[in-house]
Amino acid sequence: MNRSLSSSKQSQLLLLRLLEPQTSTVPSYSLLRHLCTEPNPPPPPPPQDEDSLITKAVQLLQAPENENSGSTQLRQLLFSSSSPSSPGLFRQIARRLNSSSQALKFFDYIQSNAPSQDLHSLSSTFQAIFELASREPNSQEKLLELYRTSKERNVPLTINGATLLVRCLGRARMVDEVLGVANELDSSLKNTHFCNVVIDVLFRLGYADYAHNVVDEMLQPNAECPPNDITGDIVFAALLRREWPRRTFNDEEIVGLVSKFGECGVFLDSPKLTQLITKLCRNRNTNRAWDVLHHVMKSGGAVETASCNALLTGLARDEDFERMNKLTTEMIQMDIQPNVVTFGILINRMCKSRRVDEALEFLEKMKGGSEGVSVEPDVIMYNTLIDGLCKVGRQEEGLSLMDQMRLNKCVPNTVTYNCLIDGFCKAGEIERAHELFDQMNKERVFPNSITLNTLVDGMCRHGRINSAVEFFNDMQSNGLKGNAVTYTTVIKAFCNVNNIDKAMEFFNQMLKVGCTPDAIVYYTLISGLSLAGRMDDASCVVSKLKEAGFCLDTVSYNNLVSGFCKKNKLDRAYEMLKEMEQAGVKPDSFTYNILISYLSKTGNFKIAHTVMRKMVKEGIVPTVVTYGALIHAYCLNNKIDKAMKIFRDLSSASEVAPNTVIYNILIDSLCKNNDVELALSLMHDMKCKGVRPNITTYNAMFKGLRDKNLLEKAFELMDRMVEQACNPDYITMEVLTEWLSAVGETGKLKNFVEGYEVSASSG
DNA sequence: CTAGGGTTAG
Repeated sequence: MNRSLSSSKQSQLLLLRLLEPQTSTVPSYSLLRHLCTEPNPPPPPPPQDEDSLITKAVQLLQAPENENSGSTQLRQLLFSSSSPSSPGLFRQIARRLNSSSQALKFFDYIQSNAPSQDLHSLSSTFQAIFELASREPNSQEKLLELYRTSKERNVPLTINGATLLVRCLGRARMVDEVLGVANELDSSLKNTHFCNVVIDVLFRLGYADYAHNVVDEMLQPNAECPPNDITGDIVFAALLRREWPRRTFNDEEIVGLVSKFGECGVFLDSPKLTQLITKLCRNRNTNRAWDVLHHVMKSGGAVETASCNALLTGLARDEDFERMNKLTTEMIQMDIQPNVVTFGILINRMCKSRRVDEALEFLEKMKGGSEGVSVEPDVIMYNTLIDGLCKVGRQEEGLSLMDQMRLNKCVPNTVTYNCLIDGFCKAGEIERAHELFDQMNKERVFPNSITLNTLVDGMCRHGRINSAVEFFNDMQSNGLKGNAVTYTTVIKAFCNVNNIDKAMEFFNQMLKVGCTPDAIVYYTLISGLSLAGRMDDASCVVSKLKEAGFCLDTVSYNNLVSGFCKKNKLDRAYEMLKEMEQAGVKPDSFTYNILISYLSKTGNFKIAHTVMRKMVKEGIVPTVVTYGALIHAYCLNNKIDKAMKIFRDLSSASEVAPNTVIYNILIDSLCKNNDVELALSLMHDMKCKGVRPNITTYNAMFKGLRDKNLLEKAFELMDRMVEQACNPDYITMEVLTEWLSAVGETGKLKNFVEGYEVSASSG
């Protein structure tokens, strides 16, 4: 008997512990574990004689027919003056009852029978009812119902009851009720734990503003519920979440909160600090990131390497070498060990700034431990350096570095090969690139789409479109699929050689194999088709682009406007302009220059000038290209005086300086109109103004001089060409060969050509 | 750490 009693008592105690609301974990609220670290204080254990009273009362209440025989006993037990009474007595009885409904009956019994209506006692009894209900099936509905009941009966909530309700209401997504509980709860009862739960629930429901209000209150000086570490955890975890359904927090708000929390002695933990710095740097707020990190450093918060690395990444992107150095020095001073990532960031920055030799030196120092810490370079670091070497045309050294990395037990991976393949492709050494490709396959380092695109692009850029296509097909049958970039590269290459049919064929192929085109694929085709004058096809692609849900951008509209102009379809061009306006795509200087060029070339100088005024009104300043278009058009329309007037006006005004193209237009035009003298004076003008002639300038001059047979002047220019290392093209050679042979000056021609051979071998 | 693609005008 004794034994069974004590064992039942043990199990009761165990049960009671399990039933404590703070220890019941709810799986959907992972933070609860955190929240439980500071629960509301548990009630003190009841005195021994009270315990038996509670047991007795529970027995009476649970007896099946207690109504008549038990009620007298019960009344005596609970309300006689000889009974011990403690404020938690009724709650403890209620807690041990079988169900919330039974407990509610008990509550009613007390409310109608107790001689004195002690509100606090009633509240705490109702808390027990909430606790029971929270562990029963359909707890949400029951709790909501009980909450309403408590309001009807004017029973104030206890702090634990309110906490329980807020969680439950949160799970039921009932924001108004959550706020109701928070407002209703007596403010003297509120504590930090309760506020944390409210904030957590509000954030989870997406009501960041409401949560923010609660946080603000907590951050007031002398607040009743000052924030603790858990508050910080909840708030910053929520603020740093990637996307917000209702609103996003801007960096300033977050940084403001960080410093306010800091004043209360609450700091972000290390991962969150790193996350915040990364976010700030990504938003180009490196200054603020710098301040945040240094603020934490100064206030004695913990700063780990990862946070410094995050800031270094931002500084590296800004090319802020000064602060990069400062930060690394600080790290060493503060005993924050740089790691392989830290050095990787530094080396990457040096390589990107084409300071590869410094980066290589740094690698050696790093290995030797003279940078404060000895760190073994990893594959990423070697790849960074190999890429750096390749990007400055030192791919052979990149290759040697790959050998060296092998010696250091670092295995090259796909990225290593991709960097080298790109290096050799850019250098035009396509064969070597292919060899590397074969080598990687042999080593079972598998190529990826970057490898494919690099090689395809390399071949296309070096005029080997057919090989590129063949390679692409081979890869596809080997299971390496092309992506939108691969197709863009090939389509572009075919457009460049004016093979529009092939370009379209690849576009159709990509649709067929299920590779979804992105906007750039469409833009590429529109550009290619417009340039080729295939405006019907271009319009067809535009429709497809729109069907796919993309929009045209300014560049594409410009291509189309230009295409329609070239086909003399001014109405279609204007249609495009109208569409641009409707779509809110702003015309830029290209748009206006295209129009001005077309209008003036077709003799519509008046309208061209109207467009130019509109351009200025829209805040786009006419450039040298705009004036070039007008000058060109006046020349084409045999109004060289007008063209020369614009040129002189330009020369006297300082904003727009004539460039080589302007001079070329005029020189070409003057030569063709038998005014070689004026053309020559323009050549002289160029020399004075420091505008370099190019092969087009010389070709125009040679033709003009040939027509007037001005040999001496031609020889002068030939010498200047050699001097300036301006290479002749086939036009130059054709004109000079014909002319100089006819006048018996082949020797001069020979010297001219040899001049280049000499300067080529010596340079 | 690697490619990334369409840039239109005289």
